Amino acid sequence: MSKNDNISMSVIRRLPRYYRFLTELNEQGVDRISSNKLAEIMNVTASQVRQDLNCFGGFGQQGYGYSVSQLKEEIKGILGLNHGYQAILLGVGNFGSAVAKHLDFHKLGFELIACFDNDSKKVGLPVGNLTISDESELEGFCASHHVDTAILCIPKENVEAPLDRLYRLGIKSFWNFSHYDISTRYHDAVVENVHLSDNLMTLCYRMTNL
Amino acid sequence: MSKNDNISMSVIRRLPRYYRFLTELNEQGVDRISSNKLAEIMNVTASQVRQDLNCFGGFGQQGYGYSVSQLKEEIKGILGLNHGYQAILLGVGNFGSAVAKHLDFHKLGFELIACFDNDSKKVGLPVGNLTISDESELEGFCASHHVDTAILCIPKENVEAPLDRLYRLGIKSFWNFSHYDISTRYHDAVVENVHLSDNLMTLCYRMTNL
DNA sequence: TAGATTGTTAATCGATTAACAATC
DNA sequence: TAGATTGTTAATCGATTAACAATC
Repeated sequence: MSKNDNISMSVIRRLPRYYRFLTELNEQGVDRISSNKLAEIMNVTASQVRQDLNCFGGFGQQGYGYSVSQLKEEIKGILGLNHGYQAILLGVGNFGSAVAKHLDFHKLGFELIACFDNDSKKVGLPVGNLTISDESELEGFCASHHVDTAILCIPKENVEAPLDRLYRLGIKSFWNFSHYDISTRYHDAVVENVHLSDNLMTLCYRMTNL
Repeated sequence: MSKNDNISMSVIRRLPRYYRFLTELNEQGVDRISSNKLAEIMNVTASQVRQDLNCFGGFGQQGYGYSVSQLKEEIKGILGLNHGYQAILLGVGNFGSAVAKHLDFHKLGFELIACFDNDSKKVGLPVGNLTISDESELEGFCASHHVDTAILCIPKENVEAPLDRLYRLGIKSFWNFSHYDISTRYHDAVVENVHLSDNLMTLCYRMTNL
């Protein structure tokens, strides 16, 4: 991670895609690839591939191209996927439980270590191989466990109170499925938002204005 | 929708957010707002607000600002949220069922009219107020129902076959939760991708490279 | 009318693409 | 060495911001 200062978000958001394609090529047994060929597969320009990769270092070799497995590992390191950041999830509704059960956190740089809900009927029930805890136990849990990230799967209206508690507990990294605007409240928080309904409205726009 | 030719995707992807904020302001009983105030609330520049809105028409009034309710309705129309596009969902796993149950399709311009799965153990079970159909009934269903959009909640490996069938049935609009690259296969398809794992990896990057 | 605020043009900034010299 | 392909600089393109004249 030599020269990774002020990399633009445009580049950062492309990294996971590079990682996916390289992982696949690697599994297919491809061991070298040129920026041209990779660009073709990914439907982008070769220029962009080379520019993007060069933000992080000279991983290629002139006249040869890039080693697939090496490049894949480099990007894995750049993304920080071996960190195993400790995550907790709040709000075990439809989406919360789908996120908890479906995603392979380990491959994505995280470990899901607890799920919380404020509905006493849900407390004690299983989600995947975890058991739902009561939201009131948040402080106790964080006293005995290191928590890096909170995944918020609760509706906008109910976010503020638990968010404030999480922030006070020192948690400043959020994967946010709600429409609550975390960054506006806490400027130093790292937030990735998943706005499914915005995405679906965009599809609606594009269908309507073809 | 007067001058909506080649609006950039940057602008389009901001529309749902304007719509959300305006809906909220409207519910709060605010009836007029200036680009300055709206920009402040939304944490963007007033210039951007005015530029964005003016892609679609002059909705404001000099010296006064914008009528909240009118602007909200304009954007609703621009997004096409009253169309009620007929959607079907394929793959009723963790995510598929969360999407089917959790989202308020009606408010987002769609109606979810059927869910399909290829797992015979799931066929016949309820999801929300629908019943899971067998994927083999796709053609029959589409013969008797108009379908605008398919929501794909199936893993990458299993997408291609049903995608080809859907395309042959005339469906060219997709909300894609898989990593399968639909646009590369069908250039005329309208596709919105939800790549949760890419999003989580981006969070990982940002935590790692603070 | 005077004040406010838009609509729109012009200036800036950033991101993408093209080109090519460096080099394996 | 000759051919290929990178790393990197320069050119282009697009998006954002600033400025201000138009106008309610």
